[in-house]
Amino acid sequence: MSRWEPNTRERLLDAALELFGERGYDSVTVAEIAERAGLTKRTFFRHFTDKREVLFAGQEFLSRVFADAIAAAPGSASPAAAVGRALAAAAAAAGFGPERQARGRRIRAVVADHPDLHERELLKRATLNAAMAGALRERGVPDPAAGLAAEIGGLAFSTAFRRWTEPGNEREFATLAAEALEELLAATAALG
Amino acid sequence: MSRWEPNTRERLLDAALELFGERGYDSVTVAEIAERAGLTKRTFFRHFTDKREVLFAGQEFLSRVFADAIAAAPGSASPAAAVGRALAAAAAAAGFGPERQARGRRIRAVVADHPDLHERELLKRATLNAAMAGALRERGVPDPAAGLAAEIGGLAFSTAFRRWTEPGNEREFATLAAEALEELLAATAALG
DNA sequence: ACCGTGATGACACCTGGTGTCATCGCTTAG
DNA sequence: CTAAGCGATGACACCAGGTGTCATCACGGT
Repeated sequence: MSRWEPNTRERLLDAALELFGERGYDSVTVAEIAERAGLTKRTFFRHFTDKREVLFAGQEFLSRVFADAIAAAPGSASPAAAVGRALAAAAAAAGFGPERQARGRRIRAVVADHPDLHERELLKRATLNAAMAGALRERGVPDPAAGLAAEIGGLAFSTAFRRWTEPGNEREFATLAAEALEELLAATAALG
Repeated sequence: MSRWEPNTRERLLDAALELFGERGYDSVTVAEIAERAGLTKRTFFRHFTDKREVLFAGQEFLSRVFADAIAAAPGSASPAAAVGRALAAAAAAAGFGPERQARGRRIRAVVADHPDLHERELLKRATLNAAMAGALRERGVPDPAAGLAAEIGGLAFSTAFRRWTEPGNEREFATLAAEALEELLAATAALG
């Protein structure tokens, strides 16, 4: 496949996580990350458009999973049910294994106290929401409801992800996601 | 008050809007913006932490208005009602006059086709949502509901703002905000 | 007339990010 | 077996966003 060391992006991510953990996000230079991965600053930017992006790569994949699952839901399913399907599909598809969990924790720790990264995280969530909303409209859900259902789905996903990466958590991501969605739907009744 | 030309921030914003309109966001240098306002690049960054921030200044004020209005709502008011109060208060306080409307249009036009600015807009909305959610929790709204109500309020606000700045709109912001919130609350019923 | 203060200017500096060309190793055609 | 082609990388120069630091300058108060 390639004559250089394989898994370039992953190596860059690991190098970045190490350095961020040691010295904090903005004390670390892109050149240093690349160097630790045995590469060059220029090459880093060939794989990630941004310094931030190294921590958020692969989210486009999730968007596709969500959208596909919503599109594949039976026509009779309510918006909430379709969103539930999407969450389940995401839990199944995007390997939420233990090693992903460890990485998730480290990423969250870095993102937590850094406004720039928090901002990027919001963008990723918005992208995901937009994908869900689009898929919902595609199946005939009218407009305020489609956006709202997508927003609730995004909220459920990030809540579940937060709980899943919380220290001491033992539960499965799929369970947490279903539970979070359930809670949110129940809360809609208490708004009026 | 000051011995230099007054309204520094506003002058910088106007200069920025002119230049962005002429040549697009990233073809314009901060130094150029400052120069057109009769200032220096260094001074620009004393007033705005960011190049983006010049287009989003004053949002912290809105957050305070929202939070205060929610806190001041009668104890008997439901979360949705409290959010409605906040929207009304915002419409009343943050002068949504015609000149703000013109500026809003120009800002939206620049933000529209710029990912960076869209990202910043998301951060501002998230900040506003967080302020609302905090104020709601303060008055005893439990946690999934507080976040959800805040999210709906934010959605209503941005929807109303979008419609308000749409070309040809004649309606008041307060009306649009109340209407958007109403639509969203009605949509919650159609999710299940 | 003097001094303190706050906003600004001047200037050097770092780093994120990009354009461009050379390099180098593998693959494939001849 | 050799040469051409290609894909990922390195090397290097360059720009612009953003910051630290010190000088300046006008005003208010003493």
